[in-house]
Amino acid sequence: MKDHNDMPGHLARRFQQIAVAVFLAEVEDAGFDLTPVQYAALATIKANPGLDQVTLAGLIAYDRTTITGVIDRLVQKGLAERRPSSRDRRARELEITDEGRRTLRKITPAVESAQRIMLRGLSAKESEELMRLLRKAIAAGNELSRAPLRDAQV
Amino acid sequence: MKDHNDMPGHLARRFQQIAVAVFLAEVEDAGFDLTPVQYAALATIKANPGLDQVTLAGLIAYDRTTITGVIDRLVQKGLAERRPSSRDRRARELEITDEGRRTLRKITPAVESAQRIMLRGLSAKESEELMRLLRKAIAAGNELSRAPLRDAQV
DNA sequence: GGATATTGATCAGTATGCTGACTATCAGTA
DNA sequence: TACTGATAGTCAGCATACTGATCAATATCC
Repeated sequence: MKDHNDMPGHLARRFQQIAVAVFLAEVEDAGFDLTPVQYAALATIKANPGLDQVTLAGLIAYDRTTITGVIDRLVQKGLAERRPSSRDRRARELEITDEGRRTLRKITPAVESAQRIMLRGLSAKESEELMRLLRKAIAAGNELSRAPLRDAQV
Repeated sequence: MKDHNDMPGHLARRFQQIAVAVFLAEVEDAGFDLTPVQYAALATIKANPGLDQVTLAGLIAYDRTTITGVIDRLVQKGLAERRPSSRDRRARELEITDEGRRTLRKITPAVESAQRIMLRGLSAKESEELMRLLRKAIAAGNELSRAPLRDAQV
């Protein structure tokens, strides 16, 4: 391991750093103020209306303690709602608001543009291969983080 | 872009999340308390004795405002020293301590083991390919983050 | 030489992400 | 039913990361 360029951990950090910067820049250019994490949460709430926070966390592999703050900010921005569940008084049901739906719709081009930009050094084939390898490595390491990906239990 | 598994940004976050978790677990198992960022900083200080904080930041692509805290903690743990530069009174020269050198030496197996574990789902060839693609994507996006990688200017 | 611009370091503020602890609630069982 | 264990959510505390600002010192240009 001569230098950090041979270390997958360093490369992971670096790629993520660039991915976040590109995402924020594209989204801001489009006139919005939403972080990658907030975007993923909002999109997942929209796709799974009424889900609780733990389920949301599992679907996008966040730690449950991180989710609290993320949702606080989505609620504060008027993009999502958090209300007590009727079935389980411990849980909160999450819903997207009309404003959240509007934001998601308008922000999508910027998000997709960001995904292209962060791969701009790679050909289409290389991009596919990178994503395939990342998915494979992630699948094998899923249980190694405190916040593994979980299927929605229906 | 059907779901987040098609988004390189999401995969980047996920892979990094696992990489950090694996690193911390391996290092803790070895009896040490050092984060990936602290390790990279310490190794780079050792390889470039007397460098200043901005140069260090450039070599490992950290934001300069992040470096301050990282070094605070390395100094507090007795692994590095920060002293005023004689050539430039704005700058601080960084040195590794004997304790830091000892720690680096003893921690290396855990760090290398972590790099293997985070790639355990991939063959050797796939691992090489993943790193190649990450390096390529990173090189093309280097200037897109606030903390690009910089060569040491000698 | 002196005004100007740049640079090294830090700071306040904000947002992830984690550990570990805690409360309230629920589920299963003796 | 009472006890036990698990679960949903939150909180305090800590460590990255970033934005934007400030201060001191150095470089540059006229």
